Amino acid sequence: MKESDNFFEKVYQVARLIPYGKVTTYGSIANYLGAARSARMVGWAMNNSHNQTKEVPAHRVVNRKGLLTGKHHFGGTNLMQQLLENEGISVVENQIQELEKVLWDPVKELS
DNA sequence: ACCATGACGTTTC
DNA sequence: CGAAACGCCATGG
Repeated sequence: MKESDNFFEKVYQVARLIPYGKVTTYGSIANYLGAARSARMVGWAMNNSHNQTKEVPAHRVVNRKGLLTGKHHFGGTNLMQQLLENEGISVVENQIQELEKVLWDPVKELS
């Protein structure tokens, strides 16, 4: 691909760095990458994540509201929710509960 | 080259 | 406090 892949790769890398039972937001990742204005691109990268050879735990990446907006991209089922619940994360109506407790901010944690 | 869409976020009404 | 609009950046048609 291109050098720009570094951006995507960085997103994937951070996503894989998310500890078990923790989640992060697109904005946090984007901010960590210096693309705070490109939170959408982070989600876009996730869309391309399916093209990646490495498995990307995109199910641990949610929007600022903790809403599983991308669950639809996981197969259209509650797979994403199941994965999160499997990690001990409470998910109701595609929305993560106790988000503040399971929120893992790379900039804050890796700063 | 231009318009439309998108796994978001922030600001304004 | 709640909802709506705008802004950002990139990809697709």
